[in-house]
Amino acid sequence: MMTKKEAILRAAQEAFGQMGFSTATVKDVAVRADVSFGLVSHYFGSKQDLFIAAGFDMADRLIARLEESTKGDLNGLECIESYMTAYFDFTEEHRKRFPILLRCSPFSHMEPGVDGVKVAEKFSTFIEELKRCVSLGISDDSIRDLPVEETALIIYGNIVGSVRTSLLTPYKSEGIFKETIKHVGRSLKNSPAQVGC
Amino acid sequence: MMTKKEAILRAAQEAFGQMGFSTATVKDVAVRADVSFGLVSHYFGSKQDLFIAAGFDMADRLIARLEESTKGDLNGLECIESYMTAYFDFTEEHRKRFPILLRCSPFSHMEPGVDGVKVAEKFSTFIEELKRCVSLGISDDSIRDLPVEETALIIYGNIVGSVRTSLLTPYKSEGIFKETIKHVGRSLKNSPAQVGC
Amino acid sequence: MMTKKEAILRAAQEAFGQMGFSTATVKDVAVRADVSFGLVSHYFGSKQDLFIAAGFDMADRLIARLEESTKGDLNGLECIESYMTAYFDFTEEHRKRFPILLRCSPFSHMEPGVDGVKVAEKFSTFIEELKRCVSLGISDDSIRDLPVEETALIIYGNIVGSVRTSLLTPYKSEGIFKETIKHVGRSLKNSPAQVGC
Amino acid sequence: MMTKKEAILRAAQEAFGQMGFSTATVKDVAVRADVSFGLVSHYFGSKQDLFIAAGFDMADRLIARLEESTKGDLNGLECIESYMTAYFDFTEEHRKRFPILLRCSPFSHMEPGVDGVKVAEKFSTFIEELKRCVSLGISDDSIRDLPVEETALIIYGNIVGSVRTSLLTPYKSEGIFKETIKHVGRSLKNSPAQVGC
DNA sequence: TATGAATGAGAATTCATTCAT
DNA sequence: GATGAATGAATTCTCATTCAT
Repeated sequence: MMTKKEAILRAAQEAFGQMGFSTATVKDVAVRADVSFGLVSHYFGSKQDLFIAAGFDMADRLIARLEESTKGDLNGLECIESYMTAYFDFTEEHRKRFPILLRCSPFSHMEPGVDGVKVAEKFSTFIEELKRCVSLGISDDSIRDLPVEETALIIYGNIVGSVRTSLLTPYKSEGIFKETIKHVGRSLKNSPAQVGC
Repeated sequence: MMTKKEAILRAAQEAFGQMGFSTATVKDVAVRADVSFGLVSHYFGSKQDLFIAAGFDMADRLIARLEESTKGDLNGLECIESYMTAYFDFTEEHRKRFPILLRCSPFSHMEPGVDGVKVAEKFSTFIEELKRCVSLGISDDSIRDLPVEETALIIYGNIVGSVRTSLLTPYKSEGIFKETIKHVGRSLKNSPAQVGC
Repeated sequence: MMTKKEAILRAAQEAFGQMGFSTATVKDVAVRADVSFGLVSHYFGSKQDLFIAAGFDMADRLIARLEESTKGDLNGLECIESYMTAYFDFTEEHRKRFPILLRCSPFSHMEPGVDGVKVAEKFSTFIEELKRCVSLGISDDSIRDLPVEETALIIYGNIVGSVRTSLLTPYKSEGIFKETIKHVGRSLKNSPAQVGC
Repeated sequence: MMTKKEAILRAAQEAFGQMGFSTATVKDVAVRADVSFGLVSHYFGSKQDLFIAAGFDMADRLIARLEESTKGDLNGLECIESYMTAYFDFTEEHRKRFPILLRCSPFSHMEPGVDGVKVAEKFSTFIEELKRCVSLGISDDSIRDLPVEETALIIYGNIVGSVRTSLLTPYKSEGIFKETIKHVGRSLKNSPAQVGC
């Protein structure tokens, strides 16, 4: 059985994810977790602390998943495809609670009172992992010779852009995840054939 | 000289853009515009109405700019490059007030009480314009044969992803706009040469 | 007619005086003043600011009264008697609201969050005035040769001690004010007669 | 070694003395005593009960000390001097925890929920003892013929006034205790010499 | 004894909105 | 058009108290 502390964390991920930091109330969280609201402060202190705890918990799970996905015997381009696949799978599995990560992210406007520096640090892990893959791909010739930093940021932007489209907009976007992976692949893939032409 | 009404609208774009709908107060807007807070309701009614007015004003300016940028004698791929260039130029020109569009957008979580349907309708213009370019490019062979809907959404996601990276994150991202245009170009560009190989 | 702002100030003096800073609620003040509690913050900001405003208003009135009482053509001892008489009269006239001064005073424990330094500065006026009288009395031989600083503080302590006894305790203390003036007089009075003995 | 119960009592004297009844929390007391907050209620019941216990413990120690100080072979005036000396010595010895007595006293505003009648009864001991000394002094001609009740209350006010000045205010008050004793002595002392004049 | 999880009443504060001037 | 006095709903946070272990 889940402890009440865990229940609060999950409820916070849901509530903040759906309604945002300002709109979701501590009472909302307590009601979802089926505990008294006093218990929320008891365990997590202020609303901001709870928000960070909820966001970082989700980020840590995703980071673990992404690291798992890129550690096999893959070349750089495969690494990136695997990273993207893992990312998209994770969002699908946590549709209800994933949006907390879209909110508690340096790519979103930080809610007032939330420590943006701490969040940016946490998220740099996501970018670093991508940079590693891009560098690897350039070394092993699976990826064109591109600027590593910018490319990693663009790929991350691609991923999050599609996640936003899928989770937040009403636009029909069946298959957007698959197409995004192809889109990135086409853009990065080295074409040694042309040399031979 | 700016009318007070205009001053309020600009102040609202700044305030909502920087602080978000919930956090920015009507008084914040009034102070920035150097008017009494009573005048804000006098002209714009409720806070939600003001938010929509501020967001739509910015959206309309951008739409005009984008339509301008794609109406010359361009092929589909050039159209998209021109669209992206115009989009990025616009964000640079309005760095201070542009973020209202990131907030008042279906790609963001709608703030409570804001009419998401109206916003989604307004923003479909951005996507429709891109779809037009993609279709054109497929017809004129400047763009590969790709699913139009998904591709347009992915490109839009790419654009907004890079704007977010540039405007919101602390990550170093010099030249990300130029790289994003190249990234999209590489991915879309048809390669008839390979046929000839 | 009293303005609502004045009504709030008076209500605050009553409420804080009777119940103390921590115990009196902003709502208590609003109810006594017959205004909405929102108006209290509107005019006075935080509870602490209101407390200081209420205390300083009372202090300023008393200071004016005391300065009035000591400015005639009096010798030092008469000055002190006049000061004490004015002080006691003032407390009698404001029995209901005077206790705010016992609370908002460096001779009391400062309530948390209240700026003790500001309060101590304000109250130094009371002590300075007494020191002036004592010095005068020593010069004009109406008062013994006593240490000025300590004597002034002791007299002030005498005054406030008797006010506390009268306003706060259940002990029967008819005539304590008159006796206190005599008590101080006997202690300070120079006795040149003894020289002649 | 101190028992945990004693530790709680001392911690309560410190915490209530420094922060006041309303501001000090049960948790504050528990932390100072290095026990869990549950143990505080376990031993002392409610917060009010603890406050009274803490105040009365201090009062009882002081009463014992004062009775000790006045029981020798002294005339009335000496009795009072001895009482004052003992009082001041006691406050010096317990600077950290003495302020609880300034708070838990009928000469202060009773905190809400604290039984003012019980406190007034306890404190009447202090006044009764002084009255005894004054009466004695009038009988033995060491003290002028003064109203006993008022004089005792004024002396007590003198004592507490100086303690407040010393413990609470930032005003420089070196030697105020010694001067206070002299001040009271000058005021009370009978001057039979004048008769002879 | 001793702990701390759990509760919920209560307070301060913020702020959109209305409306008289 | 323009101001800001006035209101009160809503939210966060604190904390005494209870109780199971």
